[in-house]
Amino acid sequence: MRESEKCKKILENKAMFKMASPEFMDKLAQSAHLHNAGKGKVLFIHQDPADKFYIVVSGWVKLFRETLDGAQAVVDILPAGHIFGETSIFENDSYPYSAEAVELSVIMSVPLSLLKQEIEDNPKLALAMLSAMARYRKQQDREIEHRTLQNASQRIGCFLLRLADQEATGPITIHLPYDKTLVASRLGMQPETFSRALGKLKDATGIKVKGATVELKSLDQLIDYSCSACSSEFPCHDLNA
Amino acid sequence: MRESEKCKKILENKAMFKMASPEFMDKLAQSAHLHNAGKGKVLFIHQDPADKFYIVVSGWVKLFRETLDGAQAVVDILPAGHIFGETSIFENDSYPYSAEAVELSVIMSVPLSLLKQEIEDNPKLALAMLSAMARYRKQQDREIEHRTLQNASQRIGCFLLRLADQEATGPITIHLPYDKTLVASRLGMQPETFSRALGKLKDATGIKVKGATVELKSLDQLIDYSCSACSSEFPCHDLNA
DNA sequence: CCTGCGCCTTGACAAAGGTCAAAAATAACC
DNA sequence: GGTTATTTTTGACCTTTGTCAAGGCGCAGG
Repeated sequence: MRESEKCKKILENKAMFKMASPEFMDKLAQSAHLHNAGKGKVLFIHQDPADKFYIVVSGWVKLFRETLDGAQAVVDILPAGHIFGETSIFENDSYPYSAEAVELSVIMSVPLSLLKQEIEDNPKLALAMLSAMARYRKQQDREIEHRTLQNASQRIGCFLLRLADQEATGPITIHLPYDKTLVASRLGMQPETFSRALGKLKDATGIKVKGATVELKSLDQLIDYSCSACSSEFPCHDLNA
Repeated sequence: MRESEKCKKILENKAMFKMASPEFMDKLAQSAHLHNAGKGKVLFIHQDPADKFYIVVSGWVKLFRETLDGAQAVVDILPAGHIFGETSIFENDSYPYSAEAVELSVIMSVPLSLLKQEIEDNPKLALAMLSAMARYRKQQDREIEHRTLQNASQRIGCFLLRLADQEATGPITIHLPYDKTLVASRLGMQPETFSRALGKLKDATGIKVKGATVELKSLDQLIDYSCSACSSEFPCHDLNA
């Protein structure tokens, strides 16, 4: 059972499952599956009945919602290690967003029923989930704040800061993790706006942009520019859900 | 002990505490206090150390954050019955936003330590809180979506719909629950934009606005106009946290 | 009944971001 | 290495929202 071995390792790495019993972890791993998802592969659709939750093993997954006339709002874009779809438990077992791989990815699926059961039986797990949910909520609050108080260039600066090693003091090189178009949608703006706003950011802060690579002399350049329009002071320690 | 009696009644009405033990509820009620808060009274400030959580008994409370240069983002505006500040438990015991009464209000304060303890001891309570948190999260997700996909007029229409009795079929009268300026900030726009957008909404849907009163022939007028730019179909059952 | 103070609305203008179309730059593929 | 896609950037223009300043409206207090 090569697959369940792999799954087990990944599952055990999740902070949320640190408090879970070994028996439960075995059960999870045994009913878990790995899937290859090509670019654009839709994993589930908003309001579909939910019976599985997922973990990004490698690649990137976009969470989004769509209106009838095709407009799309990106909820989040998740890197490896992130879990999604698990909150369906509290949403009448239906997914609160759609999910799609944005590049070739490996995705793990796990039956929701197991999680649902264990949350009720194991208070430790419920607490872990509660704390994960609180962290997520905080992020969402910040997102709303950013969209009301920061302009496009500042949002990009903030995004870059969160990609960087926040402890670093000297020069830094940042690589955009995915397409600029996708970064734009993640930040709630059009690709054209992103391109222009990045140009403005370059002029204002002196950062260097070449393709997907961004170089800065020091974090301060960006901090001054972006964090002035944010209610939290700089080291934003809460990027990982 | 008139005060603790009152507090007890209010606390027992909260869905979150339905599963709590009578002993716990007694303890809560006994250390709870009622406060009169005049208009503009600040209850706590973002990132202050948190040792109490609150419930709105009457009136309205604004949750918000502020940047150094004074710009303000309204997180939410809570009516009677709503709880706030309770998530500080998961935020290093510091408040994730500031809170202020927007009109003469009665506020109940309860020590966070009691809640914190009980959540760890009583799995039922943890689950209840988890489900409250999930509901809130869903609301925030929708908020982000609305801000990206809906224009000012549509957001106002949506706001009105959520104030209305969603089951009603005939003509409806809606009263704005607080100042238009405040509604504007709640919806993330300037008062001037609100005023103009409401005018446009009036022209587009045929609703009648007189002061804080809005009359419509039927909900459909607004549904067609606002919900087309939203990913969830109409009856939005999730307004109450 | 008049006055003053909030709240709300309007007008004129500026700024930010969206849209459409086309060119330029990259990357991917024979 | 040349060619085709795809992604990104630009330009021109439009729409939406923000900003600043001035009125208007309504209500509480004299």
